[in-house]
Amino acid sequence: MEKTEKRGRPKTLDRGRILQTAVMQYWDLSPTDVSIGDICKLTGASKPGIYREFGSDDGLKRAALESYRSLALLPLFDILKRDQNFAAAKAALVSFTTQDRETVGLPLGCLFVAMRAQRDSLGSATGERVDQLRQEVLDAYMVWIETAKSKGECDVKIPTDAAALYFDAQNGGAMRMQKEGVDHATIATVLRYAFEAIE
Amino acid sequence: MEKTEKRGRPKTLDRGRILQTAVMQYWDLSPTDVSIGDICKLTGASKPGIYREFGSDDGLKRAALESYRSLALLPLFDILKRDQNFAAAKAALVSFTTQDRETVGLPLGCLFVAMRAQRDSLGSATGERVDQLRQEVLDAYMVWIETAKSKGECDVKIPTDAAALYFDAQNGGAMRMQKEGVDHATIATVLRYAFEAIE
DNA sequence: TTTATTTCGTAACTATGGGTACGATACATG
DNA sequence: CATGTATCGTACCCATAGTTACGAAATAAA
Repeated sequence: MEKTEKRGRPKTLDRGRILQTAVMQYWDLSPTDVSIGDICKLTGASKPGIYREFGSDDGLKRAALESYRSLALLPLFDILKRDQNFAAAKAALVSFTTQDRETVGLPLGCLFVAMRAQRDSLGSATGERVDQLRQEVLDAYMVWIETAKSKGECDVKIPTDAAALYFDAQNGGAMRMQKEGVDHATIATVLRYAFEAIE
Repeated sequence: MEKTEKRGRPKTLDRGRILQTAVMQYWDLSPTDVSIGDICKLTGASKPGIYREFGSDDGLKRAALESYRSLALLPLFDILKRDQNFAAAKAALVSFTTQDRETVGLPLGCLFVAMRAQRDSLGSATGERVDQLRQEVLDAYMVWIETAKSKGECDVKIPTDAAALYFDAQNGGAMRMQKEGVDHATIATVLRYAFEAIE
């Protein structure tokens, strides 16, 4: 493309690499158990380099969360928005949630779930983004449920907001079980029973 | 009772007060966000005093978890062991989980759930106790479910271990919603739908 | 009253982690 | 080749938190 030959010393810091490393570490170990220093050791970057790029620890976590959203949340939204019946969507949710992580090279559990659990220990930027994403997730579930209701595929008696919280809770529970070492098949069984409750 | 007139300087450190304060703080704020120094400020105890009594941060957390077990887990076991039909037990679980905390003066959420979420950030003694309690909880659910199955009140098709994980996950989800500010009524609704799935 | 014993609490020590001051470095431009 | 400019990274600062050394204090026994 364009080289944008700027003045000054050329940048060597690899933002993408740092972000990717941060996401994986936060995801695998927990966001509060990974320090800037850890990221430096893993990427070879210097602390001031990271601070120049992300501003603060909070800034890095917030950027990592944003990455995670594209990586793991958007696919969830896609399933909910897809034009398919309620049962098919629920089945897709189950297989998405219980997909094998090792072969894909992704950590167990869910970074977003972890961040929600530690919301108060996070910086303000990250914390507020967590709140936004939580609302975004609930909204996605609600739209999906409303659609299903209108098509007569979902019981209209259950309040939509309660149903959204319900599905979100099931997903969170599955992510936690995964992290605690429960096998995929059992998690899938649990999820199927949970999802059968709403129809 | 007996004075047990010992030699040496009489003990002034109030173990019970420290434990109670620790439980409440861990419960309300998260176990990893409360330092020994915080407990000292709140109780007036000195740091060496606490170390003499509990050995370490890990020791204090472990003792606090033990207190929490008596306070919040035993009542749960009582419900499960009570001689009542499956539906009645489920209703009791719902009202126990969604009981008003403010009037009782107890924090929202569940310390045990919080400790499980941070299991890897805890000391070895506390971490191992968390694992034991998790198994104890699952065992309690399993005995309860097996009993219900034998009385024909619960579908025998669902594997007992999956059902136990299911109920545990619902309870955990409810505790998390409570901590995130969802109102009691909505949580109760969610729980009722969840529990109806198993019968 | 002296000694043995037990607990008390101030004042440290150490490690970790977020954050930055600042001189060195590398490139474009004049 | 000198100058401006943007980035680099070593070495530091500072706050927090777990932990402990050690002398003072308080009581029972000798």
